[in-house]
Amino acid sequence: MKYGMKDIAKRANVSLTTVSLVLNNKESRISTQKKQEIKQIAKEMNYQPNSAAVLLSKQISYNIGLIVPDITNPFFTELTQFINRKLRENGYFTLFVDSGNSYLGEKQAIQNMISRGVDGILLVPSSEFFSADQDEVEHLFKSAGKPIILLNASTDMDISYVNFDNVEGAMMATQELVDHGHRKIAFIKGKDHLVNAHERYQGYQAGLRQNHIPFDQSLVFEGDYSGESGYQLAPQILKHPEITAILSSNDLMLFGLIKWSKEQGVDIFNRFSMVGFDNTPYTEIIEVPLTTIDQDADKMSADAIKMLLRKIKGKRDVTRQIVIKPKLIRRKSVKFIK
Amino acid sequence: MKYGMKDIAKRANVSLTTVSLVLNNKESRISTQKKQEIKQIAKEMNYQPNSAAVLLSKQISYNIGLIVPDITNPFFTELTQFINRKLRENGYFTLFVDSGNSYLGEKQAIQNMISRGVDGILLVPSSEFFSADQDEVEHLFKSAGKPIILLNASTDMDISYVNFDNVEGAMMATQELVDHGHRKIAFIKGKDHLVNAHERYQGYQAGLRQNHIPFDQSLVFEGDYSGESGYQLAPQILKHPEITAILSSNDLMLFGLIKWSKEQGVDIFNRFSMVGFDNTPYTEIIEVPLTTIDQDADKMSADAIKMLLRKIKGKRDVTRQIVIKPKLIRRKSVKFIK
DNA sequence: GTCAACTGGTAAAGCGCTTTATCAATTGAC
DNA sequence: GTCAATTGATAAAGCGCTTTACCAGTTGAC
Repeated sequence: MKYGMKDIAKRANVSLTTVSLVLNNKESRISTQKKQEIKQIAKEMNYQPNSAAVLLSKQISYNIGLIVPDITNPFFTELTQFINRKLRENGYFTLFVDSGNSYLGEKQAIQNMISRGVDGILLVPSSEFFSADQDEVEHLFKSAGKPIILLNASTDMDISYVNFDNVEGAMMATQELVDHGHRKIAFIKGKDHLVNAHERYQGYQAGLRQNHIPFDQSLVFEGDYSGESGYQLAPQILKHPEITAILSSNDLMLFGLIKWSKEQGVDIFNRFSMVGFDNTPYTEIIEVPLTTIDQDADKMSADAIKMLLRKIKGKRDVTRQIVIKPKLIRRKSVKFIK
Repeated sequence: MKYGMKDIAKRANVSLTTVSLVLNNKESRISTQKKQEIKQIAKEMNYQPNSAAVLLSKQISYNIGLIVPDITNPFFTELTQFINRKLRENGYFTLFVDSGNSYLGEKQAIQNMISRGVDGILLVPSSEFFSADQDEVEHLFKSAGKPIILLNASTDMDISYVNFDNVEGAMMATQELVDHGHRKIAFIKGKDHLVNAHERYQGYQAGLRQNHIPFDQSLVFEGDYSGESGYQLAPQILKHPEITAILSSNDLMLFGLIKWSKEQGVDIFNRFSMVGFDNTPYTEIIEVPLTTIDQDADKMSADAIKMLLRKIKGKRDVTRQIVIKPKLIRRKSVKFIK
């Protein structure tokens, strides 16, 4: 049986108001005697407030929405777990949704969440997000009426975000490869409209340029950040005998490539030097541990949460951007060219 | 700006009731003319119903809670993604929470969700769940007032669940190892109160017994299903020269072991035959692809969802249990003993 | 012309809680 | 003894929507 305030009030012989006041620890002149009593009864009856009703009257839910393109990507998994925990520490509850890497999914999630009364939203946008009509997106955000922050992405729109310096990251990765004598460096890119993917691509090109290595279009391959796409790309890449190193826009696509190689019996680690992106946990357990670009997801998340909570608390911050420097994690997958 | 039904009613010069009736496609005698008009206006005003209000009056939320011990475990990640998608296909929205592998987390999540008006809950219990006071658990479930189904777990309590046949799975795994000549088979177990973990342990013992191999307590090591615990256990296991094969209660702990070995430069794949549990995606990309027990998470989830939705729809099903047969996936990590 | 049946629509109560304005009883200052 | 201030508690309105009961006007059968 589910009890409400009314039941408690009846049992304690007081009014509904009194119960509400007491259970919410409101400033009031209820005698401590009654306070004790009411709290006691509430506990006994295992009272749980009906959030819908609370939300309806308070207009505050202590709920935050989190939208992620693909929970299966370990980078997002870690991020999700961290945010969940961090938010709980701050007294918030996380509504999580996997957008299925589609703008439609994101839009529905946002509308759903808003209509469920979240106080704010953390959005890790999919690649589709950036190819959506910009006016529509801005309208969606405005009409939400609650703060929405982009995570792991940048934008020209009037939206707050926290992101990594992807250009820098990709340049570092490229440099590392060049420093080991590689010149024919393949690049596995993500979809171009995903700003992060694009930036990494630019970083790769910049890295080449600063070493006076000519950019070669035939060495770049396009995936969609999924492991599956790396798997699909594998045969094409392997067809190029001149390639000695691979830089991938994320670890996951490299994993796909590795999976294909395992199946085909090709010794990919011997054939290529490789650098990934994201410093995903599994980089450490594969055959030769992967050199990768680390993006401190915890720091990014913490910053974003701080920013969001400030906005929720009504500090009328202007739109803000935070950009975090990535780190190169050297492991064993980059070798000097033979 | 956020508009409500009242605004629409005003604009359309009709009553609130009419708007509600129309927008919910209720059987009513509103002229098609007005229907059109109202829908049109609603669209223009970008109307989104306030779920809290709807929930409050309808008492149905089309929300399902999903609680998982550790989203970082790829087995749960896949499960979560699948459930999210499947539920959305059925018109439901998923409230997801990572319980942090603790009973407290689960309890809070359940209460939170109930108070948020979910229509039902899917719970993948942590190991702590089973060491909690049984009366309290039953009380928690009863007082929720909504159906809760256990996923990936069994119990004697009067609670519905869908689970795998863990004994069977562990027996198959053990048999596979024995068939390759192994007799000194280490077992990495999970916490005993986690029923699944216990069952796998029993399966291991049964597998040994049916091959007349004496059970040796010194060959069993206890972790907690996390990668980290496998990592911790590694040095102890490596100290046993007689061990030729390892059966782990899940893939993740094996990954931890592998990580440690990589760091220490020991060639673990050469030293041991290994079998995991869960058929996690990363089993395919590690140095030597892992033989493992596959548990069809999609099937389990689909069954659980079907069961839950039936209960929600008010079919007064009795408590039901579903047990799914696991499969052995042969890859390369089991070799004949030298 | 009358009355029943239908048509198109609305008023009002209720969902469970918060919050403000108000009330009755007591206290204390003079 | 009077009046203002204080104390302890409550009534009632409101949050945005659903739903039931009801109403006024029109038709049509006889």
